[in-house]
Amino acid sequence: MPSSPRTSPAKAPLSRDAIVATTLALVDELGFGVVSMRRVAQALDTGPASLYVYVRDRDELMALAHDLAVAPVELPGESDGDWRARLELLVDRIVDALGSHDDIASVGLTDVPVGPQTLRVTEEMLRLLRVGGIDDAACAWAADLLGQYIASSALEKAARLRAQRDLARADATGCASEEAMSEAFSARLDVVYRSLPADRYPTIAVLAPLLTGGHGGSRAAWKLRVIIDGLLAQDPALR
Amino acid sequence: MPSSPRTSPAKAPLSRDAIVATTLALVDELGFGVVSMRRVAQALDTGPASLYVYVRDRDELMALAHDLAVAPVELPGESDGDWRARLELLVDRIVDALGSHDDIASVGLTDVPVGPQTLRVTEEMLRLLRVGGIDDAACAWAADLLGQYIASSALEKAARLRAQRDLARADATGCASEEAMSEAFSARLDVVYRSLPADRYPTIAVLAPLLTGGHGGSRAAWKLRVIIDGLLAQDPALR
DNA sequence: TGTTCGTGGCGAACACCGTTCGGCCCGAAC
DNA sequence: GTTCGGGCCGAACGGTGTTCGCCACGAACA
Repeated sequence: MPSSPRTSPAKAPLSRDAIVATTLALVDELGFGVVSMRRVAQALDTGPASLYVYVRDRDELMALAHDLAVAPVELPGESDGDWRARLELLVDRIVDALGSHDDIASVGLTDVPVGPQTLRVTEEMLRLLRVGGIDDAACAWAADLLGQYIASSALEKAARLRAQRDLARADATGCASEEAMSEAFSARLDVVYRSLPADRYPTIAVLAPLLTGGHGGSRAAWKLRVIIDGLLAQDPALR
Repeated sequence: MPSSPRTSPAKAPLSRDAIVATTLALVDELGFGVVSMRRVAQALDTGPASLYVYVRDRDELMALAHDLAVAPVELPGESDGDWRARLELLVDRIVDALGSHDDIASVGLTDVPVGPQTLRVTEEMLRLLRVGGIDDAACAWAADLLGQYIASSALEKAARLRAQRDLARADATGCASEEAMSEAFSARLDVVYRSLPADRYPTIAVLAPLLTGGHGGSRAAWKLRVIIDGLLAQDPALR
């Protein structure tokens, strides 16, 4: 039988790194929830059983992909300002990196990520907090709090990107890009809040326009500022 | 054929409420991830297809169960202190309620819950924030931030409870209850942090003992305090 | 009273999923 | 030259969410 020439250049010889990279690419293309072991295997031109040589679980595979997603994050340098400016920049970059790979940030909410890339940025976060004079115990808990913020914000960003893409694909013509996107994203929630009985939920009714707005980045920046201000307000004695 | 007497009193005639209540009970018993439509149907002595008359999705069913889990939360009264004390108490109660039903809080991280019970407590949260003199826009975003905190903390509490129960079931004899529990919970993470190369991750190495401790409630209370202090530190003008 | 009709209930099936078993085959070592 | 070991993977197992289409029953109507 003639050795059928592969359609792909040579068929990469299947390695842990190749599997993880393919997984992350499929997450970008299809979405986090839809990427299955079978699909990853198919993309690598093999069967699902082959993956288990290099990876224990789907969970482990997704944890590895999560870590790979953090890899492009550059640590802020000395020209980026004082510790606080650098910390905010670093956290922003992590959110950006994770948020551009669909819901892969949800991995960080289930179990604490301990991959080398995540450790790399965590180390820098902790270092900056200490430079800022934060108490040691507060540093540790602050890293936890910031981790929650990062995962939540990344998920939010991913949801917004998804809604944008879906909407852009829906009406393939031109559309009033920016504002229409944002509006359509929060439209569903908006109609819920606006249709509530104002006598039972008076405060929600009053704040309804504010509850669904500000997704353009100012909301996330505000949250991060709140957390860091709150950190600085703690007495160094700590409880 | 003889009408076989039901083991259960009369076989409740299958209603939306009964389905949701059974779902939440199964979540408590088996765990969030393991509760399937089939299992809920089996517990109700029927087939899985019957559920779809009352519920659109598994997602909708879990959202309803999430809302039911919030139902027992009582709003703090006038005797519970000023707005801040009441807010902290309210948030604590929500975390407690959600955290005692395994990972059902994860529903709140995927999509914004809009069930009546969640709206009830959200309304009170927003009201208390306004009583505290927080700017309207800040109230709206603060509710979002607190929602993230609530979901994350509830998940953490659920994980701790799960670890405790698993451990207690493992050695069925007596064990040094409190400390052993806490220690075993963070043991896995602890060995990871302690085994890291200290030259590459110096700050993590120094803070390792602090990173995994404080899960007994002080950590959560501290986080909530940080958030509210941060809120109060914001200029009312808001950016 | 007899008949029709609509609807809740549900058995069976579809298309997937994660994971494991067992054997294939190829390359290295003796 | 032969044996051996391990990467590789076809096939299967036991699950999943969801849909289709039929049944049986109770109410409304002639």
